[in-house]
Amino acid sequence: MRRPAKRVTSADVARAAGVSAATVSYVLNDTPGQSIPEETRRRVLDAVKRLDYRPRGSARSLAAGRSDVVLLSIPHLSIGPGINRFVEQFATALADAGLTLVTHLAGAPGRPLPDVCAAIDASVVVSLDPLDDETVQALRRAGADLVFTTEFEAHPTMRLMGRLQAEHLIDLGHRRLGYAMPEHPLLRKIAGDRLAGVAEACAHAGVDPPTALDTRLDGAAMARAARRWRRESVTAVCAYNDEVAIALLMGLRRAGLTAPGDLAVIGTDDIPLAQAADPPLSTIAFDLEKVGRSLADAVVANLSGRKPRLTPASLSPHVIHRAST
Amino acid sequence: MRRPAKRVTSADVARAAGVSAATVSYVLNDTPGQSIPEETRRRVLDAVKRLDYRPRGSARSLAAGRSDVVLLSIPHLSIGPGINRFVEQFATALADAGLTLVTHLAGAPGRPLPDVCAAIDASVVVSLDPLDDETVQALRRAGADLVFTTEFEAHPTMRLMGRLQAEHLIDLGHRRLGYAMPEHPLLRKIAGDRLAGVAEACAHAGVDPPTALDTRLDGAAMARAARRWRRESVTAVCAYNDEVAIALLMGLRRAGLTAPGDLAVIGTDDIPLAQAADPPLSTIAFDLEKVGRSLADAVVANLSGRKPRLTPASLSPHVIHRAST
DNA sequence: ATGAAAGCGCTAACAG
DNA sequence: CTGTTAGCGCTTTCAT
Repeated sequence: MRRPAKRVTSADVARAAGVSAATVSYVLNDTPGQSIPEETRRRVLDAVKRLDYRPRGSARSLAAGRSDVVLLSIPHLSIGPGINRFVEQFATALADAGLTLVTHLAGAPGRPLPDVCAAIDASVVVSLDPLDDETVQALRRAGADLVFTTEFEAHPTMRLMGRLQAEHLIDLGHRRLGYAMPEHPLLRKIAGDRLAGVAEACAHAGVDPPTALDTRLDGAAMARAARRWRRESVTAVCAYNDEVAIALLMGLRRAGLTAPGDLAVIGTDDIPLAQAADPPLSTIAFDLEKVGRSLADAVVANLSGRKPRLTPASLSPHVIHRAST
Repeated sequence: MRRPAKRVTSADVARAAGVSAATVSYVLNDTPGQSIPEETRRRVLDAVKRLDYRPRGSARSLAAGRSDVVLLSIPHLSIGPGINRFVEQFATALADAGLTLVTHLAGAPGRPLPDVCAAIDASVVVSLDPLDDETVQALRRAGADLVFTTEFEAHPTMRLMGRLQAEHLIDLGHRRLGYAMPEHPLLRKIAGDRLAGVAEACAHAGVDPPTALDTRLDGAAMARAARRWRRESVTAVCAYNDEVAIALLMGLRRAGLTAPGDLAVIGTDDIPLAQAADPPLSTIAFDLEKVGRSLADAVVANLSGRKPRLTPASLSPHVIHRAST
């Protein structure tokens, strides 16, 4: 499995193509202001293919002073399983612009983000986690010349999600809402923002403020919570996410209640099980793929000096109405 | 957000500490065979901290001929949500050995693995996806001097998981088993391996071969499947994973049946919802954290020339018995 | 249109 | 013990 291995270098390609290393570089980078005759270009590209040559990123960025590597930092507790679809689109769109994406799982006691950034010499860092100013500075010193902190977990979008949940329920005629808070401490902050959105919507519609209850992913506990809501005349609850919502659906069943008759339920994320749930779960979803693409656009635009355009609106969460409400 | 930024270099540190760049390198790398007086070391380390200096990975690996970057390739359709726990442990254990982990989502139409490897100049590549020989060669040429392909999706472990599911059910007295195949084409191969394991266990126990049915994540479809199994006297079914299992649980309910009385169900992965399910779902789980650590050990051992030890056994899936069986 | 040459920031002999 | 000196593989003026 181990071996020294002598990697192919640009000099090898140059030799094979009968040109200089400089020319190889020109061809491979489409260096502006260099006119390469078709014939030469072909010879070089040929040698590249034949030798399966790949420029070493380290040498490249050392010489050029910038790399084409983008580092994405994802929070440990990710934004549902849809994150994959997001990353996929993001990576693809970046690749189209000649950029390479790698990912780092934040929060772990592993290596701090700036260290990783320096280690791989990323020139762009995108964080789905909020980054404090100090970290951003450290990232700059570490060599990042572009740092993006997305609004994923920021108040406006989170509040909007809560608002959408509540508005959907209120539109359906509910006048007393519950909110199912997640048990995990790291989720509480986000949950708080979403709950605030729910409260906003309630206030705006002139209905009672929501009754928030802490919930565990546990059938018995959920059954208890359900009864408690019923006791307080709550007729519909916004769950932190689809997991919580499905657990609640199961808790309802165990308590001998049904959705949406006894208690309507709405989640967020649109996980695969949401459709399989009984009744199928209403939920709030992002078009994660679109988000991935527009984020990539923003990165590329910024890199090429053009103005970026990444408004929270481009996250555009939307309601998916299914039988659970 | 943008800026040229003048990064701190080792020369800056040398100047600030009143030593040469070489000495800085010696101190930072604990270069064997170099004895640095405590006083000098302190001055250097001091300057490093003061300037928040981080060696550029590109320069480092260019000069040293090897980087401390490990690239992990994860399949698009990941091994359940537990993957995060795995990555976390893996990253942490690697960090303890001075290695930096970054992740790549395979399968996307983004950039091929070898390109990514070359771009970040990784010296170790670990793939949770099976890698064909050609790719492994390409990775070597791309600069990886260590390539690991784990057994995660390989036959032995997958078969073992199926066998464990079946044995658990058979131990419980079931004599006719069903298998719930996932609908996603990319999952069929893995599912096939697991089903083979189920069949093995059945043969070994002298009971009828399992009745496999294709299933969609959809309540109505699951209800139909449940009835079909019942018709064929199946009393227990092994589900491809917990998602499928939970959907089946819901389908059962919709068909007016109960688990485990009418049909026992067992999944795999132990996702959070497994405990919240009603009844709580029996399942097969890995100790993903242990896997992460032992994989890191194997990488480090191999890198330092010692023999690696990563047997399929170190994946050790085990049964979690809950009320659904 | 192409090549020669000078580094990019760092490590690794080799001197001293 | 520490500094000097070569490069690592590539890009990028600057000549030609």
